[in-house]
Amino acid sequence: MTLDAPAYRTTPQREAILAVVREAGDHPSAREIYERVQVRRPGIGVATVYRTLELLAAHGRVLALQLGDDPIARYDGNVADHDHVLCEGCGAVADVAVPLPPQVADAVESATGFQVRTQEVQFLGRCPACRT
Amino acid sequence: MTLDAPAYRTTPQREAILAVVREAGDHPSAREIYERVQVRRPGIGVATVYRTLELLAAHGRVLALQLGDDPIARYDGNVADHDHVLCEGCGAVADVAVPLPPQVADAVESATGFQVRTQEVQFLGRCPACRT
DNA sequence: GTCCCTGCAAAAGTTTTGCATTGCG
DNA sequence: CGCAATGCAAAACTTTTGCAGGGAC
Repeated sequence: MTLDAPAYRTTPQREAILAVVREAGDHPSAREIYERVQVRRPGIGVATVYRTLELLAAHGRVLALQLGDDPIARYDGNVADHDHVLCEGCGAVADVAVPLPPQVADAVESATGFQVRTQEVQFLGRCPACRT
Repeated sequence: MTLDAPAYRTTPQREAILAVVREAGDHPSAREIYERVQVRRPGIGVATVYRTLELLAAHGRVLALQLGDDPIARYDGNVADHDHVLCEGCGAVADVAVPLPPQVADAVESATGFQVRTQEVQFLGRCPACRT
């Protein structure tokens, strides 16, 4: 049993969408992904993009994110464990790895009774260009 | 000069909305706040609720939150510095304080060049009732 | 009287859903 | 061939905006 075999049907649309997310340097929204994928496969529908992103996220091929106060979902092709830094000036987003010590999750568990599976940190500040 | 004087006009609608958010034990959405505030002040409009929540959040009277993958904004009357634990089973949310050591922000700054102003941690797991 | 606030309604934007057709496996 | 996936369009929601009326100061 291979670990990386997709448990879903592979189609040209899905491959194109996954490629777009993986090649994106920023953290594109569904609409941005929809627009970019038109270059590869003109005619692809918005619904397909949304359904595929949900599928890929459920299978851990991409990360679905809500960044800051922005209500729009964003997607990240980097599925390694990492966190995000947001610029309050221009909206830029950078990936950053912040390995919290396991004691932090332990403290949360004993304080709340929740069993913690994972965590994500979001930092808010100003990017180099916006520090004036 | 008092520090806690509101820099905006106090109206019955705004007082009612702030009271609803403060008394809420959960983390209600704008629609839920709209529904709950009808009990106090029937006839209040949705737009007023949205505008007031934005105002209160801008003045630090309430916290605006995006929790997990949920695109809907939620509001928290607890404005003390704290984080959140989300139940992946039932959607329950609990407040929890996780004071990260300042070295963490320093590490992010040197890794990304961003100047970090604040941060929020979200933990994902299962609440006591959903641990089966 | 002036200006801000409110409520209503419409608009804007994101995401979901229904359905006939297509095409992967 | 069977059935899941697609594309289109409409629907469902959340949130924002325009505007006339009303109230606070």
